[in-house]
Amino acid sequence: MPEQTAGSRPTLEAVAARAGVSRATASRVVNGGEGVRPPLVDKVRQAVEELGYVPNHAARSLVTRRNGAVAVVIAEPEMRIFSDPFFEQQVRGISRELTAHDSQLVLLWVEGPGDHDRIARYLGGGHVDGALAFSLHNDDELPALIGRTKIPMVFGGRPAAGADLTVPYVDADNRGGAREAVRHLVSRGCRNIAHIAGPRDQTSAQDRIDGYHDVLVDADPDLLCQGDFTEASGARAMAELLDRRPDVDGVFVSNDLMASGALRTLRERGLRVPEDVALVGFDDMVSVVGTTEPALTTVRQDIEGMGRLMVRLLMRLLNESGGAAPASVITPTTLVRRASA
Amino acid sequence: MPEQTAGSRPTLEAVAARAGVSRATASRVVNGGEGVRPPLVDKVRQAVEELGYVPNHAARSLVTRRNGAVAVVIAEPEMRIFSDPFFEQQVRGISRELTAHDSQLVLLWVEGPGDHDRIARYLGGGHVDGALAFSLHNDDELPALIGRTKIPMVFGGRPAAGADLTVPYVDADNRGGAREAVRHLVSRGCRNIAHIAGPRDQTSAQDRIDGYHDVLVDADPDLLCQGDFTEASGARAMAELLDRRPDVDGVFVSNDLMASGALRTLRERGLRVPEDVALVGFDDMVSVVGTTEPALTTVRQDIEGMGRLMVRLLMRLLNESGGAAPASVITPTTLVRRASA
DNA sequence: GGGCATGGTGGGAGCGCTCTCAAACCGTCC
DNA sequence: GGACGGTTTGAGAGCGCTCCCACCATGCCC
Repeated sequence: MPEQTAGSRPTLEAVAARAGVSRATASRVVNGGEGVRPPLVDKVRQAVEELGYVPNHAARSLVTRRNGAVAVVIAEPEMRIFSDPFFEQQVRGISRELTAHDSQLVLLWVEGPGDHDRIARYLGGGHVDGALAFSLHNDDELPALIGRTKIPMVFGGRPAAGADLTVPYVDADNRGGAREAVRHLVSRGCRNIAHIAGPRDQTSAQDRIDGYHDVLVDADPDLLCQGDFTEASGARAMAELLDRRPDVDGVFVSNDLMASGALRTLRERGLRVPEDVALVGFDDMVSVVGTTEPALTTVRQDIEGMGRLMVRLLMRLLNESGGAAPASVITPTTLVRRASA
Repeated sequence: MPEQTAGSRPTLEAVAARAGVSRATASRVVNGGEGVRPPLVDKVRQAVEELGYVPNHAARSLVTRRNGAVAVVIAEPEMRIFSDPFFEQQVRGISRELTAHDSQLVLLWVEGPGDHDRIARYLGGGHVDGALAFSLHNDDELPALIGRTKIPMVFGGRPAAGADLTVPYVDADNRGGAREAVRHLVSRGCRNIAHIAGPRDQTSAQDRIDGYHDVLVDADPDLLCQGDFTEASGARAMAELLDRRPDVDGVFVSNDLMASGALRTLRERGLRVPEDVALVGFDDMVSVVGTTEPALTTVRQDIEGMGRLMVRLLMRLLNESGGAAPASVITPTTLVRRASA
């Protein structure tokens, strides 16, 4: 463990002395200045300025019993997901909102089941005020693990059934977005609308499938094709689909990456988009959406906003510690119409 | 800012009472047990166990003046680099080593120049013991910014000339690795060896160019082609190269991603690798190297190890606060021979 | 057998801050 | 003019921990 970081920094005591007030008053000013008369506020502020005073975090934590830090728990297998712009955006939102709340982001990297003990100890050890985690796979033990530490937490993404339901989460309206996408294809006049789905062990993918079925109750099972959210799987799925049902004229694809793969297959097969086959994606990921030809119609979700929301929910959880757990939030999605459908 | 994280946790006082010793002795045991007789050590350990005691970090920080946290500063434009497996691996290494040192990773996300103030204040505010930053572009102001805060820090990657030279860094032996790659092409009998370079404002790319020139002192300038580390730029550069000098028979590419692009172009032009053109990449990135056809010969650098090294260097810096700054470390690279050269 | 190192232990101060509580102050009203 | 209510202010008590230092057993030597 490291050592002292700098020469002795000025204490509140010093500020108070310089401003000619008591430590208590100085403290009040530093923490907002409520109930202190303006002239004194100014004096203290000036002293702070002159001395370059910065509050000692540890001392403050010690008495307030809060430490102004939130853990973002990332499981090793999901780390690859940093390559996923989705995750990046979410972390960005979290980071921004945390900054706004004067809290810091402590990255907790879970190396695998063998690492669970360490994580639980850390989380339970009162180093952070709360935790943010992502529930990506149904078989993920992480949520349960964190749940056991009894630390306030919020999930990103709806946890699979079976997970602790008292833990609030933030998720996009995957099902509603899917419905809107499919309805859009219907309204365009598409008759045989297929769905290229994401991995079924992810609730988001499953919800999108459900949304598809909400609109197309009796859809031919042949029109449902499985992908794994990668571009290649989208291309493959599209080919499969075309082989099974050459008459498909509309496809709702579970994410943009797969949609771009599907687009590639369609192009290779000489099919026009949207004339022969209309395509709707999901995510509205700039890196994909901006580059496809034709531009991709897709369902947008505010990923960064979801990240921010996770933090807000956690903060609420922390501040109303006694009260009931805040409700989860489902953020709306919007259909962004471009050229592909 | 958040609130108390759990019900009152046991204090050292409680542990001491239960073990029938003084708080001082309990503290000694918790911190290693030096100079405490075995029977007492056992008693205290047992009390810790039974009570589920976890030291209060804030209280400890308050007196030790260390806070067991290290900032990893990531500039917004570089964040995209999380999609770069390079960065991911480096952060992984950092995370692991930090864990080994009982320190936590505080992620500091710099949103742009407007954010510099906040970062400087945070870094200077004694919240973390030190900082780790990446110096990726010559024009990056971040290193200078952190430097001004006088906080102990270590760079990942050699900073551009002009940066604070007293700050130690960890970098791969880019120049040496490049030399080895080019020499390998020479020994294979290649006569016209080209280089597809990375962005010149990155020292790593420049160093690789220099290594190329070390071996091929009088290389035809036409044999040097500029890329930007993306797959597409590699493909484009290879095409350009082929147009300018159809007689190239060997290419050293500044990273694997560009090499895979170059490979694509070569395939499209009907050229055999390595028979017609031999190819050597840089990085040994699994995701690329494993998928190319033929398998890519490349220069490996131990990226995760570099991350760990950054942490070790920082720890040394922190522990020998008085002494001279530790020297920077250049980690060796190794040529991994596969099929492409 | 008393003096003296030696290593083990406990007492207690204090890290820098917040927060309670009582004192001091002000203006107002009877 | 004094009592009273309300607002500011300051004194002081900790928060939980580490670490200095005095203390106390030992064991050893002369």
